[in-house]
Amino acid sequence: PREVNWGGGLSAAAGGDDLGAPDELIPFQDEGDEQDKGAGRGSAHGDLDELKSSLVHESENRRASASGSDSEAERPPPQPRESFQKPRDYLAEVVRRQQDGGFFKGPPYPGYPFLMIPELGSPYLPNGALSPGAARTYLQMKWPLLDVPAGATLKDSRSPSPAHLSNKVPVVQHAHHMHPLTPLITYSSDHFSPGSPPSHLSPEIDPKTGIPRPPHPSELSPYYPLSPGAVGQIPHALGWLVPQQGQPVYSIPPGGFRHPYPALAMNASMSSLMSSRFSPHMVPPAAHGLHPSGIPHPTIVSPIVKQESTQANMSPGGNSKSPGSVKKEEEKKPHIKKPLNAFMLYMKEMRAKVVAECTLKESAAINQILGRRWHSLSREEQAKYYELARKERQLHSQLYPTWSARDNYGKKKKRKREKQPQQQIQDTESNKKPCVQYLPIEKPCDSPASSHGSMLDSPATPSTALASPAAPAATHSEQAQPLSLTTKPEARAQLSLHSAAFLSSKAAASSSSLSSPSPLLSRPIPFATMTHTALLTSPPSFPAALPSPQAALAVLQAQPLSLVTKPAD
DNA sequence: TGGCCTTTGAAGAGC
DNA sequence: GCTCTTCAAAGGCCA
Repeated sequence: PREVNWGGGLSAAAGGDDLGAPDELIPFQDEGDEQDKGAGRGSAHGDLDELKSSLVHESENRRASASGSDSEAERPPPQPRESFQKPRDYLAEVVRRQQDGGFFKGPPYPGYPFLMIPELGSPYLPNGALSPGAARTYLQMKWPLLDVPAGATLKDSRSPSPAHLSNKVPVVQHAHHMHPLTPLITYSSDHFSPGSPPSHLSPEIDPKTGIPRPPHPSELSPYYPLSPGAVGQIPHALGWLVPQQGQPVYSIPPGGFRHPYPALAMNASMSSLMSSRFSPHMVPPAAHGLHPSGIPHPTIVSPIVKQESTQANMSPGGNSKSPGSVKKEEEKKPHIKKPLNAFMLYMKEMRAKVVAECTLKESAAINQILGRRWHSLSREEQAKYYELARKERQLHSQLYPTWSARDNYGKKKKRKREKQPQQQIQDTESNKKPCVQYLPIEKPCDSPASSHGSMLDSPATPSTALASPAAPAATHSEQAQPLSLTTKPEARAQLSLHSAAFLSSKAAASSSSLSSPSPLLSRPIPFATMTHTALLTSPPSFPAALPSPQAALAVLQAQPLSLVTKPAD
């Protein structure tokens, strides 16, 4: 059988070369995609402005018709949303009109700096200073995980206000209350003066404990490689520890903080930061409801805030030792939230921007937009968030080594269990209330990444993220993601069909091969990537081209896929 | 008042 | 190893 150079479909799309360069690891991204993307980028705001203008015009016309007034001067500035009774209506109109996949494409990080380590190497110069390249972009590291009452503030009389904290500890996160566009200050150089650390930060002996201090964060934590000369210049990845200018970023849990942090596997990245930022004088003596670690990590949520309310079980005195005491002990444990994943970080950063652009506030609609934008992000842009998320997970695991995602299971009210597909079909047939479709069904995702109709095309897929130096490690989940991007049956069907179609089209177009393995592939190849590789490199007897997606699908069905990858030349 | 909606990704459970 | 479920953020909506 004729050997088809399936590799070309993968690499030629991104550059027509092999996998030697990360930039060429974007699969399924062809010139058309780039063009679409470019057009999207270029016209994004223009389209939006045009759309808004149009909508405003309609609104004005309607208003003028209703009021009979033609006075422009007396007319207040029109707002697009005035044309719609519901945000989703406005969004639907937006989507209806916009055909550009990059509709919302804009500057990737308009509001926040970004902490990024180029090339995964040390961003620091031998002298400890941050290299210029490393300093080009930073991500605002507003740790987004602490969820506490808005009114919760530091009660320590010695530190009457968070802004007064000597170390500018971000103890108040207005998770739902702080405008995301509020700029964050960077680390204060006062506390990270190069070469002049506070005396209590002696690198050798902890003055409080007398225990030799762990090495500097940069020595142990590859994820927060802050050199003494750089920490005062850039927002640390632990920026959640840093308050804004006079504004608390995170609130202290009602119980306050405990110091030191006995349960912490004292990674140096935590040690020096914690000891420097949570000096004893700001620590309230009481530590009720504090996480055993005592770490004021934003993921800590006071049980008062989020725990399932079982106050009814509490005795009036609150110190009952009833059989439920064990449960109560559990309840006292603060709720440690999951670290945010890349998309969550992206959403947190970009939500306000989208809200501002679209005058939408309904999160469900906003999230749909953000989902599209996420897919329209370039690999590099996504890689930043993947890297950031990886750092968050790393830090989280350091802060809470015993924490497991399982701990949070059941902490939320149980979701309404989704019905089985068959049930959904039955429900549809029985004319039950359909799901609200914020975006049109016929064009559920217009991002350039989906221009082929397959979600596999998305640059957001971890298989492509793998290509990035900053891409997340190839975990099991990530490996499986490209093939389980959605559990929606219709999406799956679409996926299969379009995958077959893609194979067909790419097979005909491919001309180069996956000959030289990328250095990046020295890592284990994610399963999905292997699958793709197998598909693209060694189909036992695939024809060079198939006349139709159906034909390709037939071949796929007739020939079980092999995971055997093509050996590197 | 509290769950739902909606998105993606990580992680755990279950088979 | 795969699939499914849950949770993370967000804020309007709705029963």
